Amino acid sequence: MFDPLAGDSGTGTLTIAEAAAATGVSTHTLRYYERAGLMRDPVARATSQHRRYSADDIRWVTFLTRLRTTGMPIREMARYARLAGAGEGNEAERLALLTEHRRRVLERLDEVQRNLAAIDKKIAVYQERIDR
Amino acid sequence: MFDPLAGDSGTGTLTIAEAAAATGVSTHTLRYYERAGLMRDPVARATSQHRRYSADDIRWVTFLTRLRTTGMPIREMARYARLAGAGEGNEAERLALLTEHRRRVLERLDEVQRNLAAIDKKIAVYQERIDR
DNA sequence: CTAGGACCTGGAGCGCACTCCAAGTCAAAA
DNA sequence: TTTTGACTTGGAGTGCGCTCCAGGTCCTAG
Repeated sequence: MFDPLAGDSGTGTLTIAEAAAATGVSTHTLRYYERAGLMRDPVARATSQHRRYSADDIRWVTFLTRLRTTGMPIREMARYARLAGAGEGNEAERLALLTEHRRRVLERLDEVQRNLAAIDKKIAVYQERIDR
Repeated sequence: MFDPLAGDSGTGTLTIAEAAAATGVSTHTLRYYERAGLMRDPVARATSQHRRYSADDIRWVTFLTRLRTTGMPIREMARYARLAGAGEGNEAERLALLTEHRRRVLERLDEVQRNLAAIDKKIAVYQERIDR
């Protein structure tokens, strides 16, 4: 049976399946992200060697998904994770990374919007052709 | 040497290299798109068997790039190309395809914008932490 | 006549981000 | 004690969209 506290001794952590449910990424992907160096530090383990995700881990993964959804490559996320995992002192570098990402996202958004506008025109043409 | 009219007899068509320059996609990709069934009809050939792109082909490829840039998968572009290549009578279906694409693009734009807003907050936090 | 360069083809290779597999471990229920 | 099922691992496989390769043809310039 499913036991949310299995091996957890009531410390409020989540199993990988629960973390997957909480973040919306698959368990496969959670392991993949860890292997790819996206977790700052390796996820904690129960005595059974099973992963135990803290609330902080969940928040981190959630932020990772925001970076992914906006198109940041895994390599760059790994770089950001390395910086974040190194502790204080590199905030400027982290800021630069995020700011540059933001710039690219806005650029891309603009490109998509411009292309969508052209598609909209085509749609209007079909619409009119059909209405007649 | 480069000769824009090579084998062209002045019919105003473009070689694959020129078509690539005109549309911004590589010659590799132009051939790939044709193989993938994205060209409605096979591109015309000179007697040398070299491709000759018409102004209409160029416009079509340009539109294809708009679909691609906005995230339409090649499979769906192929479906659209099949409809467009079949001549008149399926305008409603083409319209539905484009309209559905448009809906998904807007959905995706919204998702990206929401996630970018969350990243912006993080940027603001770093900005403030550094300003102090 | 030869060399160069743009083009042709089928098919292989690549980078990315997962996604899955096989064989094994572990804890708890039956 | 056996079974169940969630988990573990390293590594293989997948789908996508190109991108490139090898070997060949054709046309033009020298």
